[in-house]
Order: sequence, then structure tokens, then C-alpha cells
Amino acid sequence: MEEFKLSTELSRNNWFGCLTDERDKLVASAFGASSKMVRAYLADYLRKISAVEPTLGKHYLTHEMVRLFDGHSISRPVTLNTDMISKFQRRVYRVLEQIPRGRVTTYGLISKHLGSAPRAVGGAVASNPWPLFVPCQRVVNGDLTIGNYGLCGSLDRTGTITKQNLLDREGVPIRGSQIDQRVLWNPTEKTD
DNA sequence: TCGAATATATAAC
DNA sequence: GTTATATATTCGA
Repeated sequence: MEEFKLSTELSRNNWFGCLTDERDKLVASAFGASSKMVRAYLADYLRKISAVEPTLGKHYLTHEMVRLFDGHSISRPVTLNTDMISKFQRRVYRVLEQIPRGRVTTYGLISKHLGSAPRAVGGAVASNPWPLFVPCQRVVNGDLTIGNYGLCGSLDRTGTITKQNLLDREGVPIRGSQIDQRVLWNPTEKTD
């Protein structure tokens, strides 16, 4: 029976959690205001795929999460465990990984690029198992307002505020709740 | 398999 | 500002 490790860390009044497998691949990440919420969310996620309880421990990836939360890039590469996601999710996340730091794209542009529909993209982005590592905060509404952001599965106003703060620390210019059109990134752009 | 729900977009009023 | 509706994908009965 495979073992999974659940690691949490407190920084900046937020709890960060990583669920990793035996090969140190990242199965899922989560963050939020309380450690209880983060642990429950990740344990739930694990239960859906494996029917086991995680062992608790420390993992360096939680520290990398904090770096990402602060708007920096990670200092060590991460390998994602992609066993659980659908073909469509894979296509969407490949696009998300290409959005440059300091820029944003929209659900609509991604859907056009993939030949899909905005709501479908929204669904895939919403079920991103690796928030911060896969930068789903960089997907915003078509009118360049911030849009939604789920924290440990719950959608509310604090999620949107969190999303705005993340983008702000990444250098995205925002006035009020409007993002500057100049940082809009189109998936058809080359990323080299 | 089908009906309902979705972190949307667009057009019309 | 508000609605209506088109749309792809997912999930549960």
C-alpha cells in the first residue's frame, strides 16, 4: 500500500499544505486561513483516490509554496503526480503553466485556443489540484475583472481578495478591481 | 445514459 | 446595470 505524506506550514497568517507520494511527486496542494481546513481538504482529496490516511510530516514543497504565495518563483523543480486528472484538465493545465508571471489570460481565450467552451475551462481551472504550483490565479474574467478563486474548495469573497493579492505580488497592474489590458496574455503567443 | 451544475462569454434590453 | 442562451465538461442518480 502506497504511503502519502501531508505537510503543513504557517506563514504570513496562512497555512500551506502539500500532499506528496513516495517519489516526492506532488499529488495536491492547498492553502487557507486554518490548518484544520487545509488538512481536512487534502485528506479528503486523498480519500477519493486511495482510501488511506496520510502520514504527517515535513516536506520542502510547502516552503516552495510560500515562495509562490509571495510572488516569487520556486527554487527547486516540482514533479506533479498527474494520475488523477482528465485528458481535458491536462490540456488546460499545460496552458496555465505557460502564462508568464506578471501577466494574465482569460477563460475565453483558453477555450478558443483549445477549441472548447469557457465554462468547461472554468470547471477545469476550478479543479486544479495544485494551486500556486499551477498558476490558476492568472486566469481572470473576460472583462479583466479578477474573477473567482476557491480556497480549499469553498468559493467566497475572500477567495477573490486572495487572488487579487497574489496577482498584485506577481506584479500585475490592477486599478480598483480592473486589470491593465497590457498584461493580457494570449495562449497563441509563443512562449519559446 | 441523462439531467443538472459550472471559478464563462456574449448579446440584447 | 440586468436577463437569456449558447456552450463543453463533469458528476451523480
